[in-house]
Formats: sequence, structure tokens, C-alpha cells
Amino acid sequence: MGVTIYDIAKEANVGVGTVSRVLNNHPSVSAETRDHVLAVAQKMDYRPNASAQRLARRKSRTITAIMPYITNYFFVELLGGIQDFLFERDYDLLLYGVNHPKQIETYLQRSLRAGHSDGMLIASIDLPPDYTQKYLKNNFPIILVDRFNENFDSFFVQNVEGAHAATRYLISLGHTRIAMITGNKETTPTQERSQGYLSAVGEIDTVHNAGIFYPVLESTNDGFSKDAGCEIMKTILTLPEDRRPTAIFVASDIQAFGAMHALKEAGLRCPEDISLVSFDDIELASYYGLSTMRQPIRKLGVLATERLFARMDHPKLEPLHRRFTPELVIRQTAGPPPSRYRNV
Amino acid sequence: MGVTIYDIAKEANVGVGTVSRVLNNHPSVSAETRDHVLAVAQKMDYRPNASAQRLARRKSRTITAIMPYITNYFFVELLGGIQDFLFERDYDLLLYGVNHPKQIETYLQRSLRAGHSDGMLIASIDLPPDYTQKYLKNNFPIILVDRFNENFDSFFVQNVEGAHAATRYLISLGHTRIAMITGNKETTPTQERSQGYLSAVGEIDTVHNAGIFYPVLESTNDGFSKDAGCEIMKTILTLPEDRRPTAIFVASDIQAFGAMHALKEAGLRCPEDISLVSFDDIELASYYGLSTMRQPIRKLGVLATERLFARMDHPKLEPLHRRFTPELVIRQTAGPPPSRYRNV
DNA sequence: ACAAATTATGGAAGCGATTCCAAGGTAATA
DNA sequence: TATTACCTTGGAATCGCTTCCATAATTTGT
Repeated sequence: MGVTIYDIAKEANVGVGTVSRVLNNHPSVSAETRDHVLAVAQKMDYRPNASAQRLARRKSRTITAIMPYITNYFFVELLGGIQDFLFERDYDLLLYGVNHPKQIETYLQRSLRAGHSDGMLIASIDLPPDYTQKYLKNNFPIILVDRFNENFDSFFVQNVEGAHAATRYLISLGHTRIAMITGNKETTPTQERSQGYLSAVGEIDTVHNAGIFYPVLESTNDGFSKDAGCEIMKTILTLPEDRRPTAIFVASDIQAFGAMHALKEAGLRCPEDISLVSFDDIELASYYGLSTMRQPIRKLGVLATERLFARMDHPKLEPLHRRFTPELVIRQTAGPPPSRYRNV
Repeated sequence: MGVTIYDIAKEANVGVGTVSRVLNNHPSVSAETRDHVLAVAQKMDYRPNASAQRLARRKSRTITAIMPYITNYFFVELLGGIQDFLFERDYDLLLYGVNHPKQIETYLQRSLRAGHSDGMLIASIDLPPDYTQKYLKNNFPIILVDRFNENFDSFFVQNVEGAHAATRYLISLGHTRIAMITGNKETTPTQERSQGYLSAVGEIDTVHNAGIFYPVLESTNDGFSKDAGCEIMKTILTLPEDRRPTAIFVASDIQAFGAMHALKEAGLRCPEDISLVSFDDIELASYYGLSTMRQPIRKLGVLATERLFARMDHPKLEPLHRRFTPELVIRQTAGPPPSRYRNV
């Protein structure tokens, strides 16, 4: 089929070793020979065979990223951070996008084939325990993003603290009847953010927890969707007004969009009637004036990839855990409660 | 390092050929031998070496997708379509996300290495002419998405017709002073959509083209951004009211969001003061009531990938060109012009 | 019961690179 | 001039698989 280094060697009257050295910029080749071989390679339209190089070098110059197609924004932003870094290093990216939870197992299995890639980034996925063992045993370089595992490098935001800060902010505005809208119960962000929320409302006697609301439908995904947010808000609005929360901490921007929609449909205004603070700070949040907790997503991607390369070079590094504190971005969806409900 | 089929062969007292056949489900192995080999492989925690398989099989079971990080939505949606298809076929996806135009050349170059991947999807990128030649010469399977090239399979939407339909819709509502907001001049969608727009406004004598507005700043990307849309709208709003358009065809949803923002800031309402129709129908368009031209993005991804597999099986297929007609989705951002400007 | 066809198996020869080792040639040192 | 050191070079061995070919063992047909 294609031109091989043997063809070049023959044509250029040198050995294959020399051709290989020229192609890899090895120093011990005379300038003369180098130029000649290069000229021949060019003339013959030589293109190296990546598979053969991978086998011989025992390196794939490829890394794998596995992540769910959660919100578009998170996905793209993280990917952008990763890819910028890889481009500089001349590495390729194998992407396993998870549309359905059952795909995770398959993908993790594939990633275990030797020579498949040199390392892996696992984002927003809880690593199954048996795979924890497998990766540890193989000493395969992996980095967790947006999740914590003590055995592996982990880069994640402090969900508990962030949720706590968001709720505290609502309290500081004078709200005393606060609720939370969140994703499916079994997801990690839901659990951690709920915890932060509960601790904040529990701290002050005059503040009531008006309830934590989960998506009703058992959806295939994590429940962090516009529609879920909309449905949940509708449910909340069926409450009699004197028991209805005046402020809601929404666990994701995308749900907050849905919630705002439901408010608008019900003829209620935000923040005049109900205040919202959410979590993520996706691109459109700024645009629609959502007050939210900002996560440094792109930064997470870049730093995690950087660490992956460090680990590929030095497999024996101790696990590193870096936590990032989300930052409150104040915009227009949260304000004081309606005067009739104002602080005692 | 790892366990090879030779290790298994020795341990199981069989030849390597037999081990390979077992692992590949080749029919001519006795059930007995098969079970035994499988048991040994399992026991030794054998994991095949992907690089060696690629080299020996002369197949990488990988395809490459190269596409710009344009709007998040387009990107993710297309990728989702591609990946769903690949998952079924047990193929891997190598992703080249383009953040900056200069990366394109590098990526195309890499894709040309033999054994790198078995085929490629090129989305929303105009193929440089010299690469057209290279791919043709190599007979490397490539499929174009969202772009047309007569030499290759192309899956694309009819921009001209779509823009024409959008503009006609505004005209049908009674508008006579219409403008267009679009991306950078040199991009294909801008050119094609402008053409459709111009032909529509040119068809009727009473309708005036109030101008095609491009992004002011020379941005590194294509100009289809929220900010660009916002800036352009601000410029338009500086026009004296009797020369200001009553309707605008915006070449992308994302710019329309920016334009709506500018309108709101200026205290104008949509559609009461100015009507908008845009293009793309990204996820949030439905949510914010944007009237727009819908592109079947995911479908494009699935069909293109399907075709890529057909081409990998039969490299000699004639180029196939499939055009998709965008569909007008009527929501709330377009209505009749203010009464004082209503039709003569 | 014997030839022919079928089924299982072992193992050598690839796939196309990298890399190490031996060796030839040249220059430097004494 | 002899010895040592260094720079280039050729080519065999290797990476870990697949696959083809030859052969042995078994089954089928007559």
C-alpha cells in the first residue's frame, strides 16, 4: 500500500535505521545524509504509519476523555480547556461522550486495552469501585474532574461550600422561607449541594427550609434540565402563597432557566416575587441576569490535563486533590423578599 | 510489561494462532479449547494491545471528526449524533476541536498519517484546495458536514433557501424595511444566507433592504456570537427611527440573543417594535421564543457517519450530496410592524 | 475399508515503525 | 605512527498482534 521507511532506505541507498533517525531528528546523522533522505521521503510522499509508531514506541500520543453530555456549556468549556493544552503537546484526544449511563462501563472497559491511550480524564462521573481497583493495579494514569476520589488526582469544585454560600446570600437578603430545586437524588452534585443548603438554612433559627424538590420523572439522565426545573417550579407554585418560599436555591443554571420560565408563565416576577440563585454560571447565565455560583470550568480542564501529563511522566506521584471554591456572581434574579414577608 | 498472547499460549499449551482465533471468535476452534483459553486469559488478566491490533489488522477502528467550537449547541448536537452511531459500531472517536483557524492545517496534516484513523468527518470547515487533492489522491474516506464540495460526500442545509424563506416570512407579516445581521464576511454561512436574504428583498418592489450588518471587530472566530449580535443591534438602533428597519433577519440564533438583549436595554420590545427571525434553532431558541429556521443538526451527524461507514466499506462510491431544507419555526419574536409603518 | 473432505491446530511470516549493537571511518592525542 | 575516541551507519531484533499455510486428526461418502 503506502510507502514505508524500507522503500525510502532502498531509494536513498541508506539503512532503515538511518531513515528512522532522520525522521525523528536524531542528532547523529550527517547533514548531508539528512537532506538527502528528507528529499527522497518528500519525493515519495512518505507518510508515517501511526499504528506502527505506536507499537514500536509503546506510546500512543493520545489521551482519552470520558464525560457525560450534561449541559452543553460545561461539556464544551471543559473540552476546550483540555484540547488547548493537548494541541501544544501534539497529542490527540479520544472522546467518549456519555449519552446514557450504560455506556460508561463499555467505555471504561475499552480504555483498559493496553496501548489504547496514554492516560485518561474522567469528568463528572463517579468511578465504579471495581474500576478503581483495575486502574490502580495497572497504574494507569487517570485524573478525575468534577469528582473526588482519594486514590486519584481529583480536580473539583466545593459543592457543599458553594451551596452554603448561595443560601447564605439569600438569607442575607432577608429571606426566611427558602426552598431548593435540584437534580436526581443519586447524583453527587445533588447530594453535596443539598448538604450545603441544609447546613445554611439550619444555622439560623428564623429561617425555614421550605423543602428540597427533586425531579418527578425518572429520567435517563441526571435531572439537571430546563424541563425538570420548569416542572418543579410549577409544583412549588401550587403551594398556598403563605407557605410558598420567597427564595429558591436552584442547583443548576439550566434548571433555573426552566424555573424562570414557569414563573413568567404564572405571571410572577423574579426577583420581586421569588428570588433565585443557582449554580454553574454557564454562558447564558450572564446573559439572562442569573445570580449564580461560578465554577472555573475551563481552568479545571487545563489544570487537570497538565496534571495528567505530569503523571504520565512520573507515574509514582502521590494523588493530588485540588478543590476550587465557587464564587458568587450577583446579577438580577435575587433581591429582598416581598415587603409583606420581610424579616421579623 | 503486560501479558501477551504468547504468555497465554504457553500457559494454555496451545499455539498463538489458536489464542488469537479464540480471542477473535473465529469459528474453527473447538468449544473445549475455546473455554480453556478464555479461562487462562481471564486468569492472567489479559488485555489486548490496541496498537498491535491496529498494525496487524491495518484498521484503527477509529474515526476522526474535525469541527470548530462554533456555537456550543451545534457542536454538541452534531457530536452526539456521531457518537451514538459510533457506539453501536464499537468505533472510537478522535476529536479535533478547532479553537483557532490556524489549527485546521495542523489537524488536517495529522489526519493524513497512515493508520491514524479509518475515515474523517469534516464539519463546518471549508476544505483547503491542496487538501482536496491530497485526500483524493489517497482515496481517504472523508465526509463533509455543513459544507459542500463536489468531490466529496456532502451533507448540508440549504442556506440560501433558508434565508430566503425567513425573509419572505418577514415580508408576509407586512414589513417593508428589513435589515440583516450576520457573521464575518468571509464565512460561507454569511455569504449564502446574505444571498438568500438579498434575493428575497429584491423580489418585491415595496420592500427595502435597510442594510446587511457585519460584526465590527475583527474577531478570531466567525463573528457568530452573542456579543457581536448585541453590538450590531446597538449600531442599528442609532439610526433615525424613520430609517430604522422594522424587522431583521439575523443569521444565527446566538446573535439574535445578543440583539434581543440590546433591544431590551434600549427599552424596545420584540416583536412590537422590531421583529426578528434567525437561523439554527438551537436549544435555547425554543425556550426564549425565538422564531427561527430549524436545522436538523443531529440528523446530519447520524447520516454523515452512516455514509462514512458505507464509504469505508466501498471506497469507490460516487460522491453523494444531500441537502436539507431548513424549516421555519414560528414563535414569538416576529409579528406585524408597528401600525405607523404598516403596509402602504 | 479406503479415499476425500472437513475441522483444529501450530507456528512462521508478516504489519511498519524504533532502537540497540557492532563496525567502519575519521579525527584527535601522545 | 599507533592508540583512543567519536561520529555515522547498517541492519537485526523487537513491539504484540493477525493470518496464511501446512499438517494432523476426524468425519463423511461409497
